Parts: sequence; C-alpha cells; structure tokens
Amino acid sequence: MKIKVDPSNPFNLEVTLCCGQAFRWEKKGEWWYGVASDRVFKSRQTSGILEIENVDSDFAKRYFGLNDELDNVYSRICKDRYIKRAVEMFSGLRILRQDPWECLISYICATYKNIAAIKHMLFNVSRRFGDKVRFDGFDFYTFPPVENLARASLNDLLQCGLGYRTKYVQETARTVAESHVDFDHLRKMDYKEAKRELMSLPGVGPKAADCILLFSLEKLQSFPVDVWIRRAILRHYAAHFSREFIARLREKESLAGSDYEKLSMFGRTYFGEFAGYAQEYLFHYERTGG
DNA sequence: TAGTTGCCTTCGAG
DNA sequence: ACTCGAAGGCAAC
Repeated sequence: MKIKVDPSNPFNLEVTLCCGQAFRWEKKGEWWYGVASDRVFKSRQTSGILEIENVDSDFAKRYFGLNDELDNVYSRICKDRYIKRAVEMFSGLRILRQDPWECLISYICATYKNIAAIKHMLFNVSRRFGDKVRFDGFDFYTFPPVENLARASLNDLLQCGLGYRTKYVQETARTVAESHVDFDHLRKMDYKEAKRELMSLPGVGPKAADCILLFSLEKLQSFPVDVWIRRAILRHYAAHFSREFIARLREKESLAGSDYEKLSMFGRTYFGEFAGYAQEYLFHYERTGG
C-alpha cells in the first residue's frame, strides 16, 4: 500500500522510528521491519511516498500516528524559539500508538538503561518467550503474550539481561495475567487516574507511567521527564522556576518524586494538550546534540 | 586496550 | 514526608 505524504501534514518514518520511543524496529536494506502486536510488517519512505506492506492500512495509519493533525499540534506546542527549532529540525516525527502490554514491559525494562541496551533486552525477551515469524526470508519474534511472561521463571528472565528489573517484569506480568489491568479501560480514563493505576504496578514509577500513557494509551498531554528533558529544562526553561529549585536540580543526581511532578506539570501546562509531542521533539533534539 | 561514565529510574530503608 | 544509596550490564568515550 502507498500513502501520499504532503508537507502540510508531514511524516518522517526514519526519525519516528529512531527517536527512542519504540525499540524493536530494524532496518534491512531500504525497508524498516517491525513487529507490532503479533504482526510483522515493513515500511519505507521515499520523498512524498510512504509504502507499507503486510498490514492493513487502518492499523498502519493508527500505529504511525498518521491521524494526528501535525499542523494543529505544531501551532499548539511552538511556544518559543527553542521548541520551534526542534520542530523544524525533526518535522514529521510522530507519536506511535504502540501495544500497551509491550509498552508497559518495555518501559519497566528501560529504567536506568540506554536505548541500545533496552533494545538488546527486549530482543532477548522476544526471542526467548515470543513466537517466531518468518517474513521476507528473515526471522522475527512477536512480543511475548502475557501468559508466557507470567509463567516465566526468574532465572529465565534474568538470562535476558533484565537484572534487578526481573522481578518487576514477572510480578507485573502476573498481575496483568490475572486481568487486574484493563488497557482499554485505562485508555478511556483521564490522565491522572490512569497514571495512578499504572504506578501501582511494581517497577512502574512516574516516568515509566508517563511513557506508557503517551506511547500506547492516547494521553498526548503526558510529559515524561528523563535526564535529557531535565537537561533541556535547565538550559532553556530555567526562567519558569524559582532560583532555589533550579539550583537544587543542578546539584542532584536523581529526581525526587515531587521534583519529577513539578517538571512534568510544567511541561503539561506550558505546552498544553500535546505536551507529549513537545517532549519527543525536545528529547530527540537534546540527545542528538541540537 | 582497559577503565570509567552514564544510561528515557524505581524501590526501600532510615 | 524526604533523602539517599543500590541495583545488571551494555556501550560510548
């Protein structure tokens, strides 16, 4: 299937897949191969044409966030020169709509890890506990179904390189397996309620919850704060906070819970209903050296 | 080459 | 309530 991408509603496949929101896409030749839910599909983009194969167009459009009106998003979040620069540089970066289950486990694994290491862990988990799918002559692995991780032994999980996250993954998988987590319900709940619910799961703090809400549960106002966003705020948005607070932030290695909430709340109120979009542009801009 | 630093943080103890 | 340190291991420098 081919989709026309015109400049008034841009899409940039490469940036969207490389900016660190999803961890299981790989480029082979000129095609990007991905596994979302239990489908393997591939995509490539040349100038104004986006090609997608092996999946229906409704799913692909939703997954790639193509239903978001980016001109509207940009006009809402472009509040200052710095975010404008980030938006211009990475125009067409979109928030993916990932599978909530995979997203949940991914961000439990993501704590205190860099992106390369996260990819490595999730690849191990998928290879060991997922199903093998052959496509275009390559082997892919679906993300493990809930039951597979709920049944997994601590030792098997440990061998995937999860470290201290092992028990969080197992406990969370068991909680989901006992159907104590309803993702469709979370999607309908408001931001604060859904966040509280997610944070009741072991291994899910405020940062992980914000990522899961943004990347898989349609909460586009969610504003995850990691070390890069904290850096961006210190450099470019310090004037929005008190002198003492900024001084404290510069000294501290890690964020206290209340400090996290203060920064995240700033993002949500300053950038508005699409704060999550602003966050991804700032994150990518800061990480790639601006 | 080998060592160090840092990583899209969370949890639990004090 | 709030601070502080520990927790795999990979990868970039």
